[in-house]
Amino acid sequence: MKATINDVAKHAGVSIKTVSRVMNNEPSVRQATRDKVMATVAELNYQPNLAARNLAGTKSYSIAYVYDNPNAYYIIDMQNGILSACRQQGFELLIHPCNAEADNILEEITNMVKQSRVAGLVLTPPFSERPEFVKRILELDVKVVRIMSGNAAPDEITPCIMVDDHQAALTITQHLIDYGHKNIGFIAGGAEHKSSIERLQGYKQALSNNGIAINDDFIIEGEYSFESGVNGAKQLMTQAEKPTAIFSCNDEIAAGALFAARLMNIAIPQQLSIAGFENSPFSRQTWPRLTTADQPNRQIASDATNLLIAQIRQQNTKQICTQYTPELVVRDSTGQVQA
Amino acid sequence: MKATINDVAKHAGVSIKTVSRVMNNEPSVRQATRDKVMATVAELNYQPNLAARNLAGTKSYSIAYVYDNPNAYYIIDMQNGILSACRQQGFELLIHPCNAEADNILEEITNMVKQSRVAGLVLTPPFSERPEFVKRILELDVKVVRIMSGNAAPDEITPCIMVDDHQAALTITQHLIDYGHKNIGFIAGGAEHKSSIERLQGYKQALSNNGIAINDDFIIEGEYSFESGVNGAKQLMTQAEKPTAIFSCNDEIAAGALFAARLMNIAIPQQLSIAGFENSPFSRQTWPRLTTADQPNRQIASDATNLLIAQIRQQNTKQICTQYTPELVVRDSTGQVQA
DNA sequence: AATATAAATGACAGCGCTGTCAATTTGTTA
DNA sequence: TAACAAATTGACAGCGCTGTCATTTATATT
Repeated sequence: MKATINDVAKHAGVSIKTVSRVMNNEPSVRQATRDKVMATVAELNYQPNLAARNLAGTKSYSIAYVYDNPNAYYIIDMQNGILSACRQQGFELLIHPCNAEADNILEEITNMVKQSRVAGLVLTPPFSERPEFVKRILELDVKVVRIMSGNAAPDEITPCIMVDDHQAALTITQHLIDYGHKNIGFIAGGAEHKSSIERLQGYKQALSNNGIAINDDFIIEGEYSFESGVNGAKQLMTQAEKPTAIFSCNDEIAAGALFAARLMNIAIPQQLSIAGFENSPFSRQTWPRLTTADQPNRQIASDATNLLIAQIRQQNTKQICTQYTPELVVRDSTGQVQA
Repeated sequence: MKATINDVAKHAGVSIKTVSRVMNNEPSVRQATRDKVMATVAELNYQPNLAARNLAGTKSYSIAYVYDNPNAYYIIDMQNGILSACRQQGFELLIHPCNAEADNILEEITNMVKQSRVAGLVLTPPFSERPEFVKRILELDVKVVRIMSGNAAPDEITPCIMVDDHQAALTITQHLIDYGHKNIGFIAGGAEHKSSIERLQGYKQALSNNGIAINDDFIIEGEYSFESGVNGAKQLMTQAEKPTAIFSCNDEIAAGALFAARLMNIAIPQQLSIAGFENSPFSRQTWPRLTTADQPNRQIASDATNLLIAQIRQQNTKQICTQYTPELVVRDSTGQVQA
């Protein structure tokens, strides 16, 4: 019923091996032969059996997406981006959610890699930001691509997609400053996340660019969660000196800050401006709609995947490092400071 | 480096085939032998090679999750539920997002099934609600489990997990009625979704149970989106006769309704009660927090997957049909009707 | 035209496992 | 205890493909 390589070989009048060569884009096949085989492949609607490929070959045609992240929108975007690249390239995707804090996490991933024979891994934070961990993974003889926060290649270990959170945060903060804000609060996403650290740096940079002193009371240690936004905003707005704007480290925190503002009867943006980061779908659905920075996750993910697959195919030996800078999206949660 | 079945066989002093038997839980292996093999398996940290299994056996150890749904929370919950069952049972999961409206969708899925040799499919709406489509899929000799809306086995084609949207909607509506509401609006999720139809039925049933006449002006044809909630609520609240409560077909619509209420300066729940459906994470993050119905998607998904795998293993021939009824979660967006 | 060289193709083993069927061991009964 | 059935185990082929290496064919060189 389902055509095998054998069927194709017979129909085309060539050996199995030649069909294999054509299917793998190997050189040393005459164009005429290649065409003949391709025609037969099309005619029989032949598709190579992945299991057999994986078993027989030293190469593998599957990659895995390893993540530990509770953000559904982020995951879905990443996943879709990875998947679209995989489909284009004839790769299979395994998804592997796991707990980054588990102490046998390396072993777990090792087992997964060995059992599934994946050729590569797409790593997002926090995994991508642990060089030692990544090095251990590389010992397993899998390729890795990392998506992480920063504005320069962190090392030469793997290709990376860098997200310039620093620059984007600077832009958001500048936007607030341009609206006349000087007392700007910051609710962080947790020191274990490089993105949060980078965003904080960008925030500080913007202040200092404009000659505004950094007030430590305005910087709240939080985490990437709604609750953290609620608590952070409460804390900021019950201090003696209150900010007139809050830069939340992501949209979820911003949504929490919005919630807290409602609770405290603070009008947004009249009495307080709030900005988020990520441009997740619900940033358009809060009241008021959130000013934020758009992070093109889907694009980043498919880019990363293409980089990974190129590496697997050994089409390039260099460790490429691409950069994305999230762009400011101004909506209704930020406004001119009131006199 | 990575242990194979051969290594285990040698270490344990049995044949490869016996190890295979143990790994597959086949009968006709003496307990002593089984223990010995299991011990060796543990010692060598042996894990069967999926590719080899898939290639050699007639059985397959992978299933696919086929979906077309823009709701990130839903997808993630489903995916996690499916994945946890897969891990427990040693199955591999392929995810296959696709466009249900594409006219070659059957062909697309056929190719995926053939190429990946999946043994089963987890189908959610809209796929699960197309009997003819499902029948065609079954011809491919894959097992299928369906998750769908309803309160009775729709047919005997496949095992199903039914979600009793009718009952849950009735409960929500009753909750509104108990708060004294008689003029209750309904924003539907689209006639192409069985869940929306069922929820509408439940809403009507509740009204009729309480002797309240059904007012067609209160029933808005919408779709499962935020915008639809915004528009639906606007329409309802600009009519001559306005409802005092709105039952939105899902949380996203409810969030839209909330947004519209803000726009129109309508106080929630004092002037208008709004209820959602799904209990998605953001229903806890709106202002006010949404009253909704909790749909245990993760649980439903792992249940469904277990049913599918049992079917694949032919442990049962009967077409089991399980039922879930989402439970009312009362939060702050609904309240006593004001005089 | 004969030879050397490179390009193209094919034969064959084997990846790690399962299915089939035959061989062996164990338990049961007269 | 012999004879037989049932339970247990193993030998072997082969799933569909790729890697290796040998063979054939085309091209260049003298």
